Amino acid sequence: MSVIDKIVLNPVQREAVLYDGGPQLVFAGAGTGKTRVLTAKIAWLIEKGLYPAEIFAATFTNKAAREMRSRVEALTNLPVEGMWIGTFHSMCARILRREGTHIGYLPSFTIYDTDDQQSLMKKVLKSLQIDDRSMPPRQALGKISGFKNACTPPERLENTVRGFYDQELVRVYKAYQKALRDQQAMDFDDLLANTVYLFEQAPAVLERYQKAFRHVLVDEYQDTNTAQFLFLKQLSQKHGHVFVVGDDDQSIYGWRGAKIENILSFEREFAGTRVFTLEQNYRSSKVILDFANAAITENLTRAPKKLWTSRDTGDEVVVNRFRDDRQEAESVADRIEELQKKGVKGGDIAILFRTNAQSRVFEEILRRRKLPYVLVGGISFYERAEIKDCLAYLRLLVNPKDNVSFERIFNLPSRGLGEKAYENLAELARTRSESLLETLLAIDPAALAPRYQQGFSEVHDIFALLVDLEKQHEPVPQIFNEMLKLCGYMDMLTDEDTEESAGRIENINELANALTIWAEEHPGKALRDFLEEVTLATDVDTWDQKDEAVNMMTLHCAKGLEFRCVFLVGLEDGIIPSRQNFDDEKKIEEERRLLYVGITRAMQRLECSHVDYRWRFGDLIPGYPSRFLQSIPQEHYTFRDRSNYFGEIPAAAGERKMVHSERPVRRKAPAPARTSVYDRDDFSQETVEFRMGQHVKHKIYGAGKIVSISGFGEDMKLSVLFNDGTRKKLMAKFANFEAQ
DNA sequence: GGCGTAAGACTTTTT
DNA sequence: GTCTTACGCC
Repeated sequence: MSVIDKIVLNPVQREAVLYDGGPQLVFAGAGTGKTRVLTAKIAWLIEKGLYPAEIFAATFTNKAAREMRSRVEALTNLPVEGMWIGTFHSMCARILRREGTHIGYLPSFTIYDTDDQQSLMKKVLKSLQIDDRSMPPRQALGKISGFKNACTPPERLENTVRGFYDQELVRVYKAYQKALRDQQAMDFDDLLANTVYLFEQAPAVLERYQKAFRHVLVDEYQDTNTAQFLFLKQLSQKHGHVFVVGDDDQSIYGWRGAKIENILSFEREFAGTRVFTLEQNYRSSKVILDFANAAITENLTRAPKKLWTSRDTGDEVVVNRFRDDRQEAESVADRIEELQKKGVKGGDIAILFRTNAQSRVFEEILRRRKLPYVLVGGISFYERAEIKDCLAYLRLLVNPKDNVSFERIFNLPSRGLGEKAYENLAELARTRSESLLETLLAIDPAALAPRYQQGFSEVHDIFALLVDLEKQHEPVPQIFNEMLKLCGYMDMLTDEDTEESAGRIENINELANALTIWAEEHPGKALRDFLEEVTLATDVDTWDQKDEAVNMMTLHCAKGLEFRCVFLVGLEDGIIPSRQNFDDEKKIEEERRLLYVGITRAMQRLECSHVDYRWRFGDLIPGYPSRFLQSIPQEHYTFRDRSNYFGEIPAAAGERKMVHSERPVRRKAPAPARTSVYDRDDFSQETVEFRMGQHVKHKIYGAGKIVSISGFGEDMKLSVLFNDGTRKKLMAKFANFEAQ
């Protein structure tokens, strides 16, 4: 039985899978079975005799890659480990580890995340004696990222750029790239750009990969940048077997260099392209689809198309108006409870918002109502300071040239070394043209100033020992445990003896576990691979999807996902579209697509909301409905004014129909809907339940009150303001408050 | 050099 | 409201 018979495909999908005449562009609107087509295509190619290793397929998340790999395996009944499927970033990293020597990189290079980039940029600016205020590191990095995404090296800018600031910027760009090279590090953008440069500079290498990958496939093509486009051109220019799937209406990463033009001009760039358009939507109810179509038609830059469905009309789309974001969250929680009574699982529900900051209120309220949730994205486990510290030790072991990691940990735990000590070592390193760690491992300690010798010799001994263990091919988890023991990081935390440090110890133990499990699951892989996996993981990759837990994430994060019930919250002007994009029609269009992405995540039920007032930086800021909502004809949804849901409000804001065209009445900030809800559940010792403002008594710090709560369940953290004025962050599970 | 407090920035989205 | 940085004191 052919794979084509094992998977249900409509005529257009089937045609797209079976076509093999050259470049293919599949316009796949939201929910039109894009993943299905891509999977079937790959399985079909393999069935026709292609080796899995001859396939290069780029997906948007590693999770999607894993799922697709196993589906292809199930369809073909063949092992497909050899297939190259993953994110552009991870596959480029793989190529660069193998071939980087052609452009001056060792296979052990380190990948810098945003944090590391920032540290390095600060150093670079300092060395060029450029004031942070005249060129903020973040800004410089943003512009440089733009250059890299377009594959424009600093050398090409040098003679064209005019004006003092831009010339300085090019100088910074050049120095930053040199610094990266010197310490054998690449940032995220380098992974893409350097692969393109590598292929340009080493045609023989390119040719090998052109021959190796006989078919190149790309998912979410609308979100590729120029570097990715050039890379594709390079790989496919010999055989022209390029298959891309995407939806221009879902292009939402323009701000990080993605070019919607890539998909709109694909036909022009790849001669002989055949275009397929998938318009039948299998995901959403008719009502939701009509609402989505109405939202997106306002955009001018788009390929003409209209999604349709043969599904039922479905439940009405609701747009709620609430008084403030607290009430919005309370009401969403009410609705979730109702839905769950009707048998909807938490995992089928998603709360989607534009900015990460909006998650706070929802977290607080869901937690208090004991509604389990998972927050996708935000600060991930691997971005926590204690985890990054531990990883810095490991990274140094893999790449001793990594000065950014060295600087992070050379005095952590404290060894009496500071800026002066750093300068002392750095000076020696400069004269030797080596990195800090290399220098430290090579020199006679007597070469250092006497007062730093003790501290540095500790660092020296730690790494000398660890390097030894590595040479003896000690298993990675053992090396990690040895490192923990040697460097004294754990002792430092144990000595601190606060609930916060207990939490950190917990996290580090968790890291040790993760490393052990990883080592078991990936025999033969090196520490370097673990570190890479960890830095290149997307937010969705670390998503711990649960049956009962309500999902919360940003609209960007939700791309490619679907949920039975979706709550689209905070639909106010200034939030979506973001105030910062008001001035640019192209950016406004991208914001509209972002809303479109949100709407089209919903299968059965969609509830939107906007609020009159929103807490921001501790102030209550007025807001009014998003211009996008106002442009959607009212026949597509039911409007409910719930802004008087709690307590008394001015009569002026009562029953009104055409509320979308009005701004909220300016009035004194209403008291947040606290009292009625907060008094609902009592603190009891058995359930260990906490609430904001609750008075507690700690055995060491004495009496105080809870001023903020974050995390959930095991991870719950409490910020407590004690009566002596000190504020402490405590892990809820360790807090052990005394009975009042 | 380390620690504590105070002022300031910050929130658009992420590999 | 939270996090980072700067500065002053020990």
